[in-house]
Amino acid sequence: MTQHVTRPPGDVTGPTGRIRLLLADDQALVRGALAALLGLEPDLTVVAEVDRGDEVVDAARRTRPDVVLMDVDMPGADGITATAAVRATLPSCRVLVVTTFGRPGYLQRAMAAGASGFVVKDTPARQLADAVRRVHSGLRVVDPALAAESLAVGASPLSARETEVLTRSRTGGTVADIAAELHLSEGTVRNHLSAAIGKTGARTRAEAVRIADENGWLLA
Amino acid sequence: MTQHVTRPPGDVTGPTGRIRLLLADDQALVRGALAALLGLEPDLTVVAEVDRGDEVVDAARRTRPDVVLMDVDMPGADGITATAAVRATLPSCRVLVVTTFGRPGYLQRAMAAGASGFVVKDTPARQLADAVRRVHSGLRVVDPALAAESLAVGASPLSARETEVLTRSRTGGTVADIAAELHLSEGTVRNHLSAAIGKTGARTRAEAVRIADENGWLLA
DNA sequence: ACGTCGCCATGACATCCGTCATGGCGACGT
DNA sequence: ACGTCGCCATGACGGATGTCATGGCGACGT
Repeated sequence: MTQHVTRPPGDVTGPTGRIRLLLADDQALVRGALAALLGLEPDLTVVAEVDRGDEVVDAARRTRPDVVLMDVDMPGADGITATAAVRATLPSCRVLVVTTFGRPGYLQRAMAAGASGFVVKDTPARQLADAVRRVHSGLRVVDPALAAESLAVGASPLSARETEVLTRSRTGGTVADIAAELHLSEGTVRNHLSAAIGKTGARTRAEAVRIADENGWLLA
Repeated sequence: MTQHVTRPPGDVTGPTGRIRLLLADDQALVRGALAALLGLEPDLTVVAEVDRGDEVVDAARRTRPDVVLMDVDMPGADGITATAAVRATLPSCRVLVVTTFGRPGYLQRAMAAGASGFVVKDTPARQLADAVRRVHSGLRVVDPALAAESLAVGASPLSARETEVLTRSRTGGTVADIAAELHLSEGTVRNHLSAAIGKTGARTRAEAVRIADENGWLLA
């Protein structure tokens, strides 16, 4: 009896009016849980799920979703590049990035890649469906606090080489290791590291790595 | 049967037969999503949710759950210590740890703290309800692959001081910083770090931090 | 054409770091 | 009582690291 949900008029049988969703997240449990959560909404329907970044475009081409819920940390390809790929091949498909870490650099790069929204997994569950609806209707959805922090931090001050060198040093390798990987002189590597340390305001290489990582300035 | 549960065999109305759940996870979105997922099961009911480790015991004392779904990474207190606290105050309450990272040390410490199960968020969503039921019935639920890796890696070879020093160096501070924080001599800190580097098989301090972190040997 | 900037490189210097030997202290198990 | 082990400390040594000055190269905008 109560199953008769009040739905926009004109839609009696088919899923015509439903917003079609694609979930991209590498953790099967949260993916399934999000599907269950969003499946409770009468105007939403999950049409596909993937666990790798490089499978998003294929799945989207097959199932034609209206909105993609995109995680950032995924194998195959990170959510930022996957977002760019989706926007390039399916311009009518919106992307809502849902990520664990509210790194300012993630937000900046996601919006630059064409995402329509950016929410962190700290947000209340009931707001997610509304965020999906707003994104689908053409609006942009951005966490206000994160947007402010993103503006305050600004873009990455690191050059391409500096970020690359700093990213490699994340695994704990020595200068000689990095120089060998990048086919550079050891002195050059030390110079780039010194510049990165100065720009980040750090006093150690490890500290520079941490700061850059927290700001989302490092690559995958 | 050893179970002295005095429950009416054919109850149809009240929630008497339902397994009462408490969700502990700092990410509101996945918490709500898990609640939606588990709420679909007719024999499960979520009676409380918390987002901090130091609120689990209070909530459990009020709502008397049968099973606690416990995340590891939480503010206030990590899931391991929260598990120990729950087991100490409410022995009849089982704990199922649900974590993002399948670190061997996490599994070992969780089981030592009295957890009845340990699953990673990579597992399929449909298996979660079964895991809850098994834990509730007194069985242990452990990811087989993770259990094997945990046995292969073994316990942490680091002493208490070594793990403490290594944990502090995670933020990228210098030897002088760590020595000041711990009221130690710089030489002593270097000795502990050297020992930690040797035991982990690393060749750098940063590498030792990474290895120990991946194995779950570091503190919160 | 010129200045600016990023990138690569070299060399030198002060400092920090990792290693080792050595010794003292207390806790623990046999 | 003795040996073992963890913990703290000191001192010394070689190597790694961070900083700086200097220079050359190509791309870019004015």
